[in-house]
Amino acid sequence: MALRVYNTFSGEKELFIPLIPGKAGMYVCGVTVYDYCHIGHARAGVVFDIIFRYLKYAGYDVTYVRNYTDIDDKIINRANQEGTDYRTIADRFILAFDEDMAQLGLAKPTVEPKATDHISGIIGIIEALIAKGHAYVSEGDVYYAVETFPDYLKLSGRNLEEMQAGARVEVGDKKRHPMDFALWKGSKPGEPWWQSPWGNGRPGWHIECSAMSMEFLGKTFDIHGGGKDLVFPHHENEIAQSEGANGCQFVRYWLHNGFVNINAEKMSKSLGNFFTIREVLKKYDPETLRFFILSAHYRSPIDFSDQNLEEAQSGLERIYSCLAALDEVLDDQSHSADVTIVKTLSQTGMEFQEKVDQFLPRFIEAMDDDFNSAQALGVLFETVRAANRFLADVKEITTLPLSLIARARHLFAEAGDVLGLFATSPADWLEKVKAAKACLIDMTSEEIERLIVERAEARAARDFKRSDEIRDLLLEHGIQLLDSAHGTTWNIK
RNA sequence: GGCGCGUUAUCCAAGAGGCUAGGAGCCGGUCUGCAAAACCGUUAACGUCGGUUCGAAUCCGACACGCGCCUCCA
Repeated sequence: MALRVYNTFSGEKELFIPLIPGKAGMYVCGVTVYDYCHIGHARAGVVFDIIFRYLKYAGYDVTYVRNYTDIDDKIINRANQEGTDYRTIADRFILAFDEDMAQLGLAKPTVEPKATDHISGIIGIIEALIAKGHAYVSEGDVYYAVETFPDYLKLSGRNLEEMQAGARVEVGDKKRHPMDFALWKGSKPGEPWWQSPWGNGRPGWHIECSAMSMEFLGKTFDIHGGGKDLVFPHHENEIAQSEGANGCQFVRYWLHNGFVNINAEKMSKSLGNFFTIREVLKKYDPETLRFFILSAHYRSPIDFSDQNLEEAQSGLERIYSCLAALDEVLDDQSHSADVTIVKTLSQTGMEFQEKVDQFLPRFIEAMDDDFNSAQALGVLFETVRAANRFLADVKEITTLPLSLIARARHLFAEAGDVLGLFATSPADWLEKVKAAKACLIDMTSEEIERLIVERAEARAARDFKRSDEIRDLLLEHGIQLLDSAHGTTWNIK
């Protein structure tokens, strides 16, 4: 078992070797809490959630830090708009973020620090940077002098001259170099402020991550994650700050997730083409959204659309239906007294056994390869098919190799733990999805049941014209009848 | 303009020199009064042009198209 991760810094997959054997430190940039989260945030959350879960599964003692940026221009702006203070806004959206992430089934990080709780750490780093000549004070602000850090832009592979040629950077009077960025901003009237050696003010955006990661993970740690759009400037600036202040390597592995697109275009606030997590969860089950995110590799872009979400839902239902069938068998057998020990397996049984035997090695191989969840899901689906085939084949026989079925069921649960799936019982989940769809129809279940009885009577009397009329009528209302040997049930189409 | 990424069948999506990915769909079958649902089976692909190689979706080069970052962004 050898985990390989794609490191943005090298542009290659590298063997993951933690700083301290058996431990892993991971810092992921959280959100600026000034609005509800959109599904881009959901993706970043889910991606690093499964990375966190898989590292734990692989046996590492993981410290996972994900911050809240709770002081920022955008928070202040919103507070001004609403005529309230920044804290009210920040706290409101921290709560909303927590609710959304809980809905999506994210495991809680080890620590979730807030920038405003780490002002003294921030000031400490800025002081160190000034002492080492990497930063300078200018009219109450403090700036990082990028020219003093030769490795600047080493993560994104750019150079300063080209960046300036872009000509979209304005030269501020206060800055010595146009690319210099603020570590500390002197407060304007009416803005929140903290005391500092340079006067009252607040931290710049990038410095908080340097301070909080050092506080909880040390000067050098294993994994730093975030969205692709954070590579420059945010992560580049973090490197300059942390390595400038500490004089040692900051991060060993840089991991960046791809975007969520709408019609092949990046979804973003500035483009206005975004969906909030809340909106999407009104329509789709949270696990469907998670499954959709896991169906592509975390570095690739994914296109958010109704069709893609519906496909994800179909796929997830397929797995859940199989799990429900397995549960049913296990349940029945545990109540029956005379379970025969089965020594030989049929052809389909042997194929199923093979899939079960291969399950974990193949699942681990996929996840070891830079957390390839899409490939891992393929392993699940192949096992589902083998299981379905086996169950269909063996239905008439009174004896089942119970241990094989139990093992398969356990493996799905184990993989589900890593992927954050299948936490609810299959029967409950399928029922929940059905109930959610039930809101979309305009008939009561009493009416439906009455029609089903009428149809059954018509069928018994071989009045198929009438029975088909009823079936078509229900279908017009989006209700699909499911006939089986045990009678008729219904579904929302 | 600079830097980077991508292009796989009808759609979504893994793979990265020879080994069935997978899902949704289509089609066929089982079931059914007929259907539906479910399950089973099946189908098809590697942007274009060159090169390397016994062998290329996979490596190299050029081109085309799409996208991202370079400004707050997950």
